[in-house]
Amino acid sequence: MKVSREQMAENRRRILEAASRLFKDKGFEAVSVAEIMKAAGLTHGGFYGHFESKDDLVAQALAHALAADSLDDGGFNDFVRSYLAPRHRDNPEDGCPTAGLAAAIRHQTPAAKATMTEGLRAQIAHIEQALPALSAADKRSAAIGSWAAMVGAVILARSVDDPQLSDEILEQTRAWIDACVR
Amino acid sequence: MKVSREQMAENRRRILEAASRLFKDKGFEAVSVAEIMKAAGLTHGGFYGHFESKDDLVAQALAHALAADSLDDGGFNDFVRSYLAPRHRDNPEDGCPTAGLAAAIRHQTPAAKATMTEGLRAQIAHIEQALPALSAADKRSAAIGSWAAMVGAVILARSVDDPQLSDEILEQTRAWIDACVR
DNA sequence: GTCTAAATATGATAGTCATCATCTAAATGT
DNA sequence: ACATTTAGATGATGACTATCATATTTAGAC
Repeated sequence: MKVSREQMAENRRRILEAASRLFKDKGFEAVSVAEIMKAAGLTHGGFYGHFESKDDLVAQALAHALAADSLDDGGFNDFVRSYLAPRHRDNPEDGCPTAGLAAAIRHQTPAAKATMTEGLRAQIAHIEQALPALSAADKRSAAIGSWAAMVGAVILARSVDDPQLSDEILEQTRAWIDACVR
Repeated sequence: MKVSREQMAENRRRILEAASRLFKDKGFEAVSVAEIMKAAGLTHGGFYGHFESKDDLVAQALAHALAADSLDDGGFNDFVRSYLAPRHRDNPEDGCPTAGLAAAIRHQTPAAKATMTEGLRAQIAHIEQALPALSAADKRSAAIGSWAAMVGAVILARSVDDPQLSDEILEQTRAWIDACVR
């Protein structure tokens, strides 16, 4: 059945939102088009009215997720604290798309890689700004280094079986960043 | 056709080796059993004589890769330098299995997660030992924090389109670790 | 109010893949 | 030498999935 213009736009938004969450949770390959459409409250056939292909959706969902991911408010320290928190580790579907998807980007289309590149550039610039006063060169290095550590720590914490070790990875990475950024 | 005991053991080793390399390069899901067997110089049917299932192979190939991954020799600084090098970024198939596979472990069986957990534990302990003299608490934090940063940096560098940004991620992370570990 | 185009639903199609059943031939023990 | 065992090859099978073709319904234009 046909649907109003706004309804269609809303449906498209729901598809992107559902796709973002499912991709972050289960990975690009493990989620089927039908599953995404069902999560968006639609059937699989309508999908190709909104997107050219699953690869097209992957790129757009990634852009959607990166755009929505403004984890700011509060200073750098609060950001690090909430990023390296068990709550973030345990809920990839509403967590940082970089932590959830960066490693999978390598196997995606050029469009998706380009999207990730811009998202990463923006994130680094943003951290640079939030950083306590340092020389410009040190700021850049601290922004990139601490972002790599945060992303790496969440990925490692999520890959581990033992909750104690997982917690320790988050804690010690926070301590290490705290010690280094000053 | 039947094959000598040693030939069979050799074949098994080849399967594990081929699987490790292919998994690191293309991810667990993107590699088929048939592709692995072909890379090992065999046909797909014999696979189930060696392994119970693809999931079983995943766990054993991961263990194989983590065991083979003794990136030492030289001190901590040399290790960081070669880990955060373009050569490592550009050759995942003979690179660190943690950088290549950690993010995908989350979607694997409990056996694979347990293997990863032990591998990570060993790697952290190893870095702790290689680290310049510090207080015990600082050593633990530096080992975990710098390992998270190294793994995160390689993952990010690999997810990015722009070679200049990719190089910078490696470089600046190295600079940041250098500055922090002392 | 009617008509038409468009948005979604329903129902193929074709390809891929893990796994299994069966066959073949060579290795090992006697 | 022969019988037995078994590693590996060959060739299904069944499940899943992206994508497409067609049908249905209704929003929006006139």
